Amino acid sequence: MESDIFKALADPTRRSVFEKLAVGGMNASDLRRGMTISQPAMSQHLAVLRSAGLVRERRDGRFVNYEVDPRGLVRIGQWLARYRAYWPRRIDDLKALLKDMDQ
Amino acid sequence: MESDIFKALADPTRRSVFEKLAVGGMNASDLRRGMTISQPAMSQHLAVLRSAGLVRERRDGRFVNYEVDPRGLVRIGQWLARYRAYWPRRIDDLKALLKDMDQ
DNA sequence: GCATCACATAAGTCTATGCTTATCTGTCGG
DNA sequence: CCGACAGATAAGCATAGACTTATGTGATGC
Repeated sequence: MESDIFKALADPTRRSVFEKLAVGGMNASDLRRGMTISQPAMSQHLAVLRSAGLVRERRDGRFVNYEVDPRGLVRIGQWLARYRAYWPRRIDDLKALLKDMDQ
Repeated sequence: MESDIFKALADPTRRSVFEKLAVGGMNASDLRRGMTISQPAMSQHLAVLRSAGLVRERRDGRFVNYEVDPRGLVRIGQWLARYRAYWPRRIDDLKALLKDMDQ
């Protein structure tokens, strides 16, 4: 099931953590900088992202470096691909849809 | 934010409702066929999918016909596109990743 | 008009989840 | 060794979310 992935991304804090990691891998303490979030909370969020396959870790001494795991993104891509029949075929249709969306 | 979309898709019941609608638009009663789910529960799920922009409704007398709203899918596509840097560039890399994923 | 149908909404319950504080594990520098 | 640090885990709490039963709303057919 894709529940774990969508659940993981349903939380805004986790999405911004993921976004930070997309810029570049970093450890949990660095991730906390600029975010009002406790250390255990960050650790728990990272565990959720990891078990959803969105993020992976590389131990480095007493640090743990986190980075985006492409497999999570690919899983979303696969899910999305199942509904490509509903994707606007022509670029003009897509543009019209996007214009319609942001207002 | 994308919270509403990911929250909507985080529920397995809602994902299978969405999947049914992807095959073809239908009303709430038809959607219930084959699913062990009460009428109010279905109504509530459809409301969540609708306010996430994943589904739209067309009234038809006392029936309400639901169908996939492409705008929700496009929103996910836009979110995913932000991380295309992590998408495997070559088809062989993608294949290797997919093979790695399903075991 | 009125019973019925399709669906929405209200209100209550129970579980999941995100947070907290406290504590544990493991690594590093001196 | 040991104190400090990076991070994980435990336990408790408060809110969110998915369900239930009951009821409301509007369209339909007789």
